[in-house]
Amino acid sequence: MRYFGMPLSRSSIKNAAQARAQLLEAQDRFIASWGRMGSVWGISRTMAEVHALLYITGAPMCTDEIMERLGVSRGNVSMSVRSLLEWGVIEKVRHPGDRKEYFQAEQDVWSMLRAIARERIKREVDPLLDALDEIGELAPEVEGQSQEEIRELHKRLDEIRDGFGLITTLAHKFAGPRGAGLQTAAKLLAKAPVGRKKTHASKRSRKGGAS
Amino acid sequence: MRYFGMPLSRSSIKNAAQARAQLLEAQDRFIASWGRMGSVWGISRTMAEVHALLYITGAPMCTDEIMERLGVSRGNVSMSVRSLLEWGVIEKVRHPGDRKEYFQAEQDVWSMLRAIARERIKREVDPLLDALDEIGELAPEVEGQSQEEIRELHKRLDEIRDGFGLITTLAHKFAGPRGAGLQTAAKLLAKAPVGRKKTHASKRSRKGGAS
DNA sequence: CTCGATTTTCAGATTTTACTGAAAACTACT
DNA sequence: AGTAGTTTTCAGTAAAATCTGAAAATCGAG
Repeated sequence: MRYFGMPLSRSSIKNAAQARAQLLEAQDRFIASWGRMGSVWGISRTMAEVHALLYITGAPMCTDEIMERLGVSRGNVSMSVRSLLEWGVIEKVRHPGDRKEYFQAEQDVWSMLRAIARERIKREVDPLLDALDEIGELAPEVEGQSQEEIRELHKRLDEIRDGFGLITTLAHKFAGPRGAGLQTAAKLLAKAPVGRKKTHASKRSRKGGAS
Repeated sequence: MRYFGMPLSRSSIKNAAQARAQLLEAQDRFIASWGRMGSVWGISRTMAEVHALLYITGAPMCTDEIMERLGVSRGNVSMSVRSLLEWGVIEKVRHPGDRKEYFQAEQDVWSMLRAIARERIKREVDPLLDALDEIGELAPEVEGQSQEEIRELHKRLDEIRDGFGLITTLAHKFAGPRGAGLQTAAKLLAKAPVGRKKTHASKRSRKGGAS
């Protein structure tokens, strides 16, 4: 992904070519940002970029279009697309009379966020809880014997398990099929705002006309 | 970290040495699991392992003890410890009459989870929101002109921002200084359980006697 | 079934990230 | 100021993750 760095003056009369360039640059930047997030989350940059591209354009795209736009290899696109399908954040669409497969991103942000949350819990939390159960059995507490250290170990393991267990329960409510309800609950809970340092929460004020 | 793989029969009479070996193995396994999580989160395995070691033992430890137990270099421990201090999940403790620095993990799981959440939002969400604001300005919507694609772009950017904005607000309530209150709210919300496939939620039933 | 178009796979190359170890910096004490 | 114990830094190295490209597999139409 390369940028078109020409200085597009904000105040000049806007012609179609300029608007197009601006659109592409904005898309590229979104793709780059989402890709960077991907690395922070432990998924590959390309996978996140492919998703970003499909989301931000909204269009179904085939492998070659994706390769071209992101400048990555066919194999890389193939693997990224497969993972995204597993995450459930994109889907295949077929054009009749065309053998190519096209891919389109889930367009509803809340469905998308739920899918991401679901997958991250599966990767980040569930394995830990499984491990905690096993570990507890490695050093059994034996009645009568006062093994202070082993009692401490179990206490700590239990506390961690309780913490993540609660998080998982909440997240499943959010991410499960009935998760849409949580969106509402979340909005209610969010009543009294807390706010980030650099007041972003609502810098743009809905003029885009989102649903 | 190496494992002591001797087959410690569950049913045999337990002597002190065996109990010790079991304790160490259980600790090592916890350290390994937490370390693996660390990679999934995009922090270094060693950093997570150091934290796991300090948490699971509960003891203040100095650089040399950590190096020895985890089998990593001095420099690595130094850097990991610094990051953990920045995250706010461990603290320095000094023993009078001893020039070494000792480190001890935050022992309250909820404080720890809040610190982790705070740091992850800072790394994962805030930069994205910053970027979204900038990107919107790259391709301004101009009154009158019907630039359908640019309107679409803004709509999608706004939807993402709203989604993450809400998540951030909720998370700040959870992770902020007043976050302890959320623990209670969370428990309430969690009333009707959802449950994971392999029923872990409460396999061990509080006999460890957590606070 | 055959053929050309398309997708998948994976060994090896590349890039990114993490780690080591020793030198430099720091610190508390004399 | 001198010194010994301790921590930090960072250039170089090692390990891990990611990506490429071409061969193999798959697919759909005829």
